[in-house]
Formats: sequence, C-alpha cells, structure tokens
Amino acid sequence: MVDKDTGKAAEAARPDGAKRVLRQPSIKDIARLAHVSHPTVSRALQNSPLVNPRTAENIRRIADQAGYHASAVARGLVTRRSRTIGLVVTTVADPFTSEVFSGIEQEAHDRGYCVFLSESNADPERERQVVRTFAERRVDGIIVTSSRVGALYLPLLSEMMVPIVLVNDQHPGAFVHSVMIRNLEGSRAAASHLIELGHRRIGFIGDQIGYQSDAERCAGYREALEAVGIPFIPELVVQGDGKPEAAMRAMDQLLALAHPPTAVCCYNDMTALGAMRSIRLHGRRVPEDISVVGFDDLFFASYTQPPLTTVRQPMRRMGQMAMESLFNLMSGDASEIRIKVEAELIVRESTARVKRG
Amino acid sequence: MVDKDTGKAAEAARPDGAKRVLRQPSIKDIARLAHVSHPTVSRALQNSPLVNPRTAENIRRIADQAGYHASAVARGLVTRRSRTIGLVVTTVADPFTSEVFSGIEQEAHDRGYCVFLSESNADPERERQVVRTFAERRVDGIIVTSSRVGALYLPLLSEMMVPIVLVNDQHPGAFVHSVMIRNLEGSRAAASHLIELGHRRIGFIGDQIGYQSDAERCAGYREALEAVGIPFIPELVVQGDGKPEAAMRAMDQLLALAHPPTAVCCYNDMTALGAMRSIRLHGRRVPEDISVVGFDDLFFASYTQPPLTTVRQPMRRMGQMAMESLFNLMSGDASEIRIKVEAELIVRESTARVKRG
DNA sequence: ATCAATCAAGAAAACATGTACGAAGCCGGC
DNA sequence: GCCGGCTTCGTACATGTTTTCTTGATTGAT
Repeated sequence: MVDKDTGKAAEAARPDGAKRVLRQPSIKDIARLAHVSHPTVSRALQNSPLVNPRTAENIRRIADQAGYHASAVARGLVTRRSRTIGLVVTTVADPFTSEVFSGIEQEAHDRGYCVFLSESNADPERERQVVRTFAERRVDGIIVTSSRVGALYLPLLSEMMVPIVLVNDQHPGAFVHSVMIRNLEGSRAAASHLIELGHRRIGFIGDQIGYQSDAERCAGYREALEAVGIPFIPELVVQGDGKPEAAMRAMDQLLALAHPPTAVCCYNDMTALGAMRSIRLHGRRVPEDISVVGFDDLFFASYTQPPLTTVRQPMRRMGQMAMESLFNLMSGDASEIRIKVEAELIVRESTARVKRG
Repeated sequence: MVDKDTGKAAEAARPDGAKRVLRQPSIKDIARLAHVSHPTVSRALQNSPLVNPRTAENIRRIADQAGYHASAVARGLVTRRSRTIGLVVTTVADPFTSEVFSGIEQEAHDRGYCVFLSESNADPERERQVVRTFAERRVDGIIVTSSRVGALYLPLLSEMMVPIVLVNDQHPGAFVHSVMIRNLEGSRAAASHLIELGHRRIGFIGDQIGYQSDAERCAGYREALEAVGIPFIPELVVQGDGKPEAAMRAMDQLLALAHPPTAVCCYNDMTALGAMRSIRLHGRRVPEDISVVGFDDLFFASYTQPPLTTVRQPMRRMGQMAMESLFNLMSGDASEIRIKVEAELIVRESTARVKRG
C-alpha cells in the first residue's frame, strides 16, 4: 500500500504521460508526495508553528528535492501583495539613473522585493503606458525618476491606490512624495566657487527649457552672481538637453560670442563632457582658458582630462531613500514625504583662477 | 427596478462601507455595473468576436470609466504566462549593461512584456537568490549578462523549465543559448591596428583572471603579435578588474617596467579610462608617448581627451537580439541559439604612430 | 473513566481571471 | 409547426496559493 501510494504520488508530481508534459510542481504535488494536505505544506514552508516540526522538516526536504518554488503569482492573488515595485526612468543610458536604480534595487532585494524597470524615453504617452502596465501587474509601489509629467500621477495615484514617490521630479512640485537634490544650493555653490576664482563672465549651459531642475540650477547660478553684484547677462545662458552632443553645440554658441565666458556652469556632467570637448575643438584649454564645472559627479568625473570639478549628488543614497520612503508608505504610513538632500561641491582640476584678473 | 440595480452595482464597485475601503475594481464589479456576467466582460475586453459589438462597446466604456485594469496576476495564474522576463546583470553601474538593458527593454515593451532587473554584484550566491526569486515569480524567460556562473543555469534550466539566454557569458561555453561578441577577432583587430602604427612593445590590461572574455581578448592580442612574429612577453600583460581604479594600478605596473610598452590594449573602455589617467599622472602623453585602445565603445569614448580608439560592441543591438531569441524560445522553438556578433574597430585619436620606429 | 484542553492537520472558501460547455433566442428551410 | 444552425451569453470549473474554520486525536486532570 505504501509502495502504491508513493508510486502514485511520484507520478502525479512528475507526470511522464503525454497529457501535461511540462509543468512546475504545485503545492498539491508536494502534498501528495508528503502524504499531507496542501495547506499543511503551505504552513510548513513558511515555518508556521501550527505544524509538527518533524512533518515540517519532512515536507521541506521533499519540496526541496522536487525543485518546488511556491508561485508568487498565486500567492499575490490571495495576499493582495505582489512584493514587486515598478521603476520608471526616462532612460537608463544616463549613469545618473543607473546609480539611482542600483540603490533602489539593493534596498528592494534585501527586503525580498523585485523591481520592474521601464524606460519612458521622455515620451509622456509611453510613460502613461508603462504606468498602466504597472497597474495591471499590481505592483505594490512606484518610483519615478526625472519625470516631466509629474502631474500625471495625481489622478493615477488615487485610481491605482498605490504609493508613488518621485526622485528629482521635473514638475513644479505639485506631487506629494518626493526625494530631491538641493539644486539651487548646489548650483549656487558651483557658481560661487568660480566667482571666488576671480571669474566675472560666467556662462550657464542648461537642460531643455521647462524642466524644474534646470530652472532651479539656473536660479542658483543667478543668485550667486547677484550676491556679489555681477550683472546677469541673458546671452550667457544657453540650452542643451543634458547630453554631450547638444552641449557641444551650446558651448559653440558661447564661444562664438564677442566676449565668451571665462567659465561655464553646466547642467550636469554629461553636459560638461560635451562642453569640454567643444572648448578643445576650438583650440582653448580647460581650465587655463576656460573653467568648467558639472553637476552629478558621475563615475567618469574623476577620469576626464582634466578631472571635473562638479557638484555631487549621492545618487545611490537617493535611490535607497526613495525605496525606504516607499516601504514606509506601503506599510500604511500616511505622512507626507518630501526629502531634500544636500549637494556637495567637489573641486578637481577643471576650474582655475581666471587668467588676467 | 433599474434604479435599484444600478444603485446596488455602483455600491458594489466602489463600496463606501467601512468593510473593504480600498480595493481596485475587479472584473465582477464591472460585470455588475454592465448587467452581464464576468466572462462576458472578459471577452469584451479582449475584443472577442463572441460578444455583441454593442454590449462590448458598453462594457468597455463602463470599465474605462471605472478605472478598471485587469489583474495580470490573476490572468497569469490561469494562462500560465506572466508576460514577464527576468534580467540578471552583475551591475548596472557599467554603461555596457545599461545599453544592453535598453535594447532588451525596448523590445520587451513593444511586445507587452515587463522586465525584472536585478544585480548580482558578481556574487554567485546572490545570483542564485535572484534566479530563485525569478522562478517564484514565474517569469517566462531569463536573460543573463556577463555571468561568471553560467554552469549554474544548466540544472536550473531543466528545473524551472524556462528558456535562458546568456549575453557575453563568462563561463567556458557550456551553455546552450547565447549571444556573444567576437572577442578574439575584435581584440586582434585592435592589436593589429597598433602594430600597423609601428608599435612593437604592446601591453595588455586584462580583466580578472578566469573570465572567458578576458581570455579571448587576450588570445586575440596574442594572435596579432604572433602573426607578425613579435614575441609574446608575459610581463606586458597585467590584470585589472574592468573598472578604472584597478586599471590605474595595472598601468602603473606597466610604466614601472624597465622597458614600458609604447601602446596598450585594454580589456574595455572603463579600463582604458584608468590607464589613460595613470599615463598622464606619470607625465606621459596619450597618444604621443603611449597609445591606448579600449573595447566596447561606451558613450564617453568620443568625449575623452583624446577621444578613444576602441572596438565597438553593438550593445543595444545585442540586447535586442537576446530578447528576440528569447521570444523565439518562449514560443516553443527548440533550436539552439548561438549568435556571434561582429566587433568593429573605431579609430579615434588615442592611438598614433610609435615615436622612433 | 470521562471531560476539557491542547495540538495537528484537513476542508472549504477566497483571490481575479480565462475557457469549455451548454442553453437560450432567433432565423431560415422544410 | 418543427428542426437545425448561428449568435450571444451564462454556468461551471480550473489555476495555485493563503487563511479561517473545523475536526480528529492525544493528553492531563478530576
């Protein structure tokens, strides 16, 4: 009788019949193999005290040996939690987002969460699609970096009933939960640094117009100038798009001026990369002829020639903070989260005293 | 009577009672609202011809207005497909993986798939964990980049019964499905380029020992030397770890030799970044004193000073190919996939004729 | 020896969806 | 008028878990 039972059970768990040739073992298969009911298997696998230690151990052994992995999708259906979060970024090609992701993923993994990553490519329509698929997949929470359509998330929030936190939101701060870098202070520190080095004619290469962080960083630059009475000259601020290519053209513009700047504040390090290349292509040197300062402190900032003076964002840490905040929100904490993180000026060798006073 | 019905249905869909305060509407809620059964709603939403166009339209309108999103988790339970794939990378901090991911995600998104991204940090134990959680979440397929534990996936493959494709696998090619760059040919082209420029004493800065692509790239370098009768000198090959920091130390080593090389082949662009910095720190110039060539052609390669000569990997494309291959496998195609993609030498300005020939 | 109490495990329901099957209703043909 | 077929929809079941409720068995106390 025992032989017959085990025989039947084994066949049921790994049926060799033509009917259902491939299927991962289910909890019922394990139950049959262990001669118990499937709720008992469930309890045994989550170390419930409601099951005899000996049978529990036996069940665990059998499950392990059968290569059983409890289905998170079935579990999610009943528990109403997927232990999954969604992250939407404009593009992961920018090292900034990579770093933020890395912080998020580490924190999520440590707590047994998995993260969906999707790119929006700065296309609002696609961003909408992505969030919709996240909604269908019943993610427990959402993090969005550098979104331009922050406003989109207000109605979605109530409709999906899922917490959302924004990192460096580009939408004029209507949204509730966010972790943001202190753009203004950081940028002001960068410009002040240039001023201390004797520069009076300082350019600014921004991001596309309308972005929140572009506006704030430009405001910081402007505040620094005004603090020491240097007039703000509109033609010294030009637009890029946060990438080196456009930054080159922007810098070309500045260099074509009758009186080009002796220093430039760049929206970010990618922009600085393009600016420095443009400067060299025009036969000028960094920092001897023109000083350059970036923003972000990406990994390559120490390895450019010359190494880049920049404003550091603790990107990994910001990702972690966003994830921690999301965990708080997911566990029912209703308080508003608006974290502002300090930016730190890192002086390297792309900035120097202005040439002739 | 009609009033009563709609009243009841509305209350059921958005219950204001204290009992179940927050819950996304289910298909049954929509069914009640539309005065049909829930299978009819299901059919209407997937445009089944089995439902009257007028009722279908009505159902879609009601569902839309109720903010209904069909639960992918419940659907996944019955269809046995999650429309989800898992990607495990060592780290997303390396721009190489970012680009590969981008290609994968685009392709996946276009077909309605979502992708889980997890970092292994080159820790085999963590890689195991990640794959285990992917198994629990019932992903339809898995892609792994630069895995060092390729062998791990053979038993897992049969256990999970899910297709797996490896990108640039670091394990001596035991695994079935893969897309790989032609390391040997690419590296040989790089070294040959240096030889054509008159270099005879050429160094090689590799990755950690034991990596497949390190071995292959080193072999390519060696083949190029031997093809023209240049003796292979062991002390000219040193180890890095694929990152700039270690590459600096490796380059320091080469520069400390009695006869330092006049050119170096680097395992990848990140390594080249460190090598170039080391060279400058030693008061030498690139390429006047020492030529440098990288591998990958990351975004910053055009923006280093001087712009980096390197071997291009079509990273985005490789990601797309991996995803396409995975789709083929998931749709039941059993044929073995072993794609080798061509590497292309990109000559920029970090390489020049040797000084005194 | 009987009863309450404790422990272990099973039965059933619930989660939200897809699908096979069958049953109305309606039409045309005989 | 009855039958067969088509359209349209509802009923019933399946998917793999967790959880609540219940039951059976064992123990200890009186």
